[in-house]
Amino acid sequence: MPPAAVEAALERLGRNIRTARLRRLLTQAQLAERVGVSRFVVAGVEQGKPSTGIAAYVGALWALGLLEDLLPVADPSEDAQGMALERARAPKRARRAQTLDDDF
Amino acid sequence: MPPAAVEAALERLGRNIRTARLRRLLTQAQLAERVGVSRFVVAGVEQGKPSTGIAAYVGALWALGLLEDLLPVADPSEDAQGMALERARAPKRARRAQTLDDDF
DNA sequence: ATCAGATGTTAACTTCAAGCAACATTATGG
DNA sequence: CCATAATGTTGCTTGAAGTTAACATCTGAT
Repeated sequence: MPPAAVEAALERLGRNIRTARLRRLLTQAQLAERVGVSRFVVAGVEQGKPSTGIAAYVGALWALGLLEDLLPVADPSEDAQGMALERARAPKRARRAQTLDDDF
Repeated sequence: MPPAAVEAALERLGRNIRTARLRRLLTQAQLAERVGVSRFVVAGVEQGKPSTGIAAYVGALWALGLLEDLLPVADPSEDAQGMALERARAPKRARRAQTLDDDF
């Protein structure tokens, strides 16, 4: 079940953006103008609509002065799980040994 | 210039996701299957394509076990700038006093 | 209570992203 | 070095997102 957790995360993000907008005393239309989209897109963002382009979300964060919050997301230097696997190898293309079986 | 900083943030996010995928020894196609999209969408995510739906990005984070990185983004309790403005008021709809002038 | 403004809703139209397929390119492993 | 798998690229088709406009609803200031 992928979409459940993803949906929840998106709804949370949308609520957070809405809270930040209201604190800054901006209307959806005003925020939309700064982002360069229609007010309906901003409404979608605040509802956590999954199909809305990420540029609308990140644009909203930018317009609210919250863009730096995005920097730590999937940051390689913070990815403990990934660093552990890193020890094995760090290829530019994913590939695993294919023939692990012995001779016939 | 809104899109410059936004573009840069998206490219960075895409690179981070790619790094996390390679560390986990997954191909774009494998990650795409977990997310439920085609491999082209994953490629777009790793390039930071702005028009790609946010569900693809968040889905990728989810499939990589990095969804929790999204929780602090625009978190109201971390929004110092917003908390400062909060002191004024916290309405459910944005609106400012319109007639601030005195009598005629 | 009243009125103005913000937000939600719907519908029609346009535009572009996603899916798919075939091929080119690059890189990893043997 | 060679073969194979992964990734990049292109063109086409289709479905959905975004825009716009008009209207409904709700909120909050006066």
